[in-house]
Amino acid sequence: MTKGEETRQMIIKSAAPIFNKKGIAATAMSDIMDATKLSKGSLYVHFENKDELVMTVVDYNMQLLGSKVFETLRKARSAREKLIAYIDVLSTPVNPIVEGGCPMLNFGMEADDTNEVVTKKVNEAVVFSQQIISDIIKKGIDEGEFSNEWNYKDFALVMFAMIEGGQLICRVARNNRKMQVIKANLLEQISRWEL
Amino acid sequence: MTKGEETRQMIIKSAAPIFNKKGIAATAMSDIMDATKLSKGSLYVHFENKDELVMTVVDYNMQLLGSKVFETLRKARSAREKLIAYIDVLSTPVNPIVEGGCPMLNFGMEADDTNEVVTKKVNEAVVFSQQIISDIIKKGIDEGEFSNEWNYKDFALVMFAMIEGGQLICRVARNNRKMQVIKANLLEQISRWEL
Amino acid sequence: MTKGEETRQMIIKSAAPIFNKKGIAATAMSDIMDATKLSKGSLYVHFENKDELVMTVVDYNMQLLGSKVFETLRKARSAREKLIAYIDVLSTPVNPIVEGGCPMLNFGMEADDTNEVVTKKVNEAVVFSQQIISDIIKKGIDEGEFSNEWNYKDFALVMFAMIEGGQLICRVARNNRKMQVIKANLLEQISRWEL
Amino acid sequence: MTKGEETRQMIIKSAAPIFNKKGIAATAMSDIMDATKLSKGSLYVHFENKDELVMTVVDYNMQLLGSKVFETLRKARSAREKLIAYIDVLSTPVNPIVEGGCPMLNFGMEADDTNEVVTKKVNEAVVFSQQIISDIIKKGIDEGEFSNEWNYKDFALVMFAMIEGGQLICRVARNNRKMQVIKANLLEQISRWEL
DNA sequence: TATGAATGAGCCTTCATTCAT
DNA sequence: TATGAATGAAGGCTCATTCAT
Repeated sequence: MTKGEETRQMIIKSAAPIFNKKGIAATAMSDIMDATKLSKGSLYVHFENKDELVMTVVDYNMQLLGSKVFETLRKARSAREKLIAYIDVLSTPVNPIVEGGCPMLNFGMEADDTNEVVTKKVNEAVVFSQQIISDIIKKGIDEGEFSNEWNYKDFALVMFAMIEGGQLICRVARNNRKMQVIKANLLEQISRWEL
Repeated sequence: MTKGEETRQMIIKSAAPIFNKKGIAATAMSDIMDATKLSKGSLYVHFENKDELVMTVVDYNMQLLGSKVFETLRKARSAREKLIAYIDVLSTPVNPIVEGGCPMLNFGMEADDTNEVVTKKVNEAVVFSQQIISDIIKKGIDEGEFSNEWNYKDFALVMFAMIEGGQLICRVARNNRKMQVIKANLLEQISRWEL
Repeated sequence: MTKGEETRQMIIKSAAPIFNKKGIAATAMSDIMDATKLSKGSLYVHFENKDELVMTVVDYNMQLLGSKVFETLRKARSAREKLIAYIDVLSTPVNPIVEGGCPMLNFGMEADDTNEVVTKKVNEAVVFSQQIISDIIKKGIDEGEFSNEWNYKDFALVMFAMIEGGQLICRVARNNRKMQVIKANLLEQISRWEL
Repeated sequence: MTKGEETRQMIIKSAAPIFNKKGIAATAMSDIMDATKLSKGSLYVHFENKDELVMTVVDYNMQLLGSKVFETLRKARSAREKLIAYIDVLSTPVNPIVEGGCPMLNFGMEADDTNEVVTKKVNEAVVFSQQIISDIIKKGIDEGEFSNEWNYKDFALVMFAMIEGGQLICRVARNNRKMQVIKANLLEQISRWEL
């Protein structure tokens, strides 16, 4: 990795939580300057403009979330365990695995009326997230852990929606408790299709 | 209503969808000038500063959502019908009843890391929304429509979370279809407690 | 006095210390609104614009100072006593007889490079002040209290200058002590011409 | 000196007479833009805000006065000559050595009721000015030019006050003549202690 | 690659003033 | 006479971006 590429990565890492917390519009390039201790001009060596940095950072935050989720999933054995792991890793919205909270929710809600490119990126991540859940269950069905009558694709959507809704509830409540109710409901639904 | 109060209301009504769509930080007072056809100074006759306008508009948007929901609920008879009406009225995130989409999601996600006052307002609305659902079911139980063994408070939370999560999914997908999957799941859970 | 004239006087009295303390440029019409509890429009019923109010208030402050000085002088008998009374009444710049301090100094220093009309008003007050001192001494000479060889006009100038310089020194020092040194020097000069 | 420091000095030099003439409140950043031919943003590269520029300019003006006085004093030999030089250099208030007139008087009178920091700066300059006079006389006493019975500290205060009062008188009168009366009085007082 | 001075549009807010009621 | 809604210029300041070094 060249020096330039190193700096670029450092900028992305530093900028990611700032954009995820403050939002795109409220984050100024000077915030990134402060965080990176880089000069104004230097930022523009690595990113043509704020928009390019935004796009990169939106991707980065969502990929970071994805990789943290995958990391957790790897430790789980059965499909059921994997589903629980997925829920658990997202069960602390106040202390989220990605600083600032779920980037899909953050960027999606900011961009849906103003920024088509970001909206599309978020949609892809949303679809991908459901795919992950869906894939876990599919494997569970194939391996005889779950009933093959389960409409698992619909459940993946439901599970994703519930978790995201839980993020909103918990983050504005400033505590994680309500996620346990959501978890319980999901577990109950899951167990209904266990063999 | 005095002329001043009339103008103030007009400003709120004009500003509400703008803030709900663009977000607080990205909305400039000049956007409100354009929308109201009022002069810069005139805006400040009715609102001390941007923040006061923001607070008023956040409240307004959430109350607007509430009143639209209540209006719909009034037309439904049984508790089951009311729950369905609640779901239905929120089942078109792309063409939402409140311009710009769910203000709890919009303002909550923008404010949770930066604006304690707005976050508190959103939390109250979130709690209140669940209370509405909860009250409907409670009445249904009391009137023998649902089993009194239903943990309806937890279900209200789950239902609210699922609907909010559905907003994210549909708005970034640019279509309302996935809300039907969510509706189906909710209906299935509801019917399980019907007498 | 008509109701209108009464209001006008009330405005002047309220505005006088504000302009004398904050200065002309730094005082906004809204400061006067607040102080008078009058509406924006009402102020403009009594004064065509800020400038007219300024002119009136500058005059008022200097006349107020003059009348307070005269009031004090009346109580003194001999010319010497009158000179001492004049010094004494101006010997507490930190707790001045006119709220905000000497208006000649305040308005003179603000206006000398920017406002010819105010400058002229101040000059007249400055000349008049020296005339007062001068008149006291003249009467003292005529009545055999002071030597007729005293160049009393020059002394009046010196005495006025010293007192004004003392205002600056004491007001920025936040205490009145240095005025006593000035008083002593003036007394020493005065006594030299006593018969 | 870096380019930035050069620009900063240029701004200070350009801004100094403007603030000294118009006053702090009445001087807009746009006045400084015009004078420096610099853009709005550029001003804020070198000064965090107006206040920082004000503080710097207040200091600059008073130091400029000080250095011009010192320069003059250096040319004088005896203590008497130095005192005369001091008086003379301040004897043309209408054509002052520092553009806009005595900054102690200008900033002191504007700030004494509104700006504690500036007031303190002015007080220090006022005290320092008297110290200069005082030091001159002390040296004159030590070298046998003046009587050691002279209360020279009190005289320094008196002399400073008289000169400052003279500034007011002359500037509003739009001519320097009265300073000669003040000078004569001071000379008379000085000569009384000459050996 | 990195710097930081320079830019000017745009932001929120205040100002003096006008005018219909 | 008194009100307060309305105005738009101007205020201080921040922003994304450019560019010479």
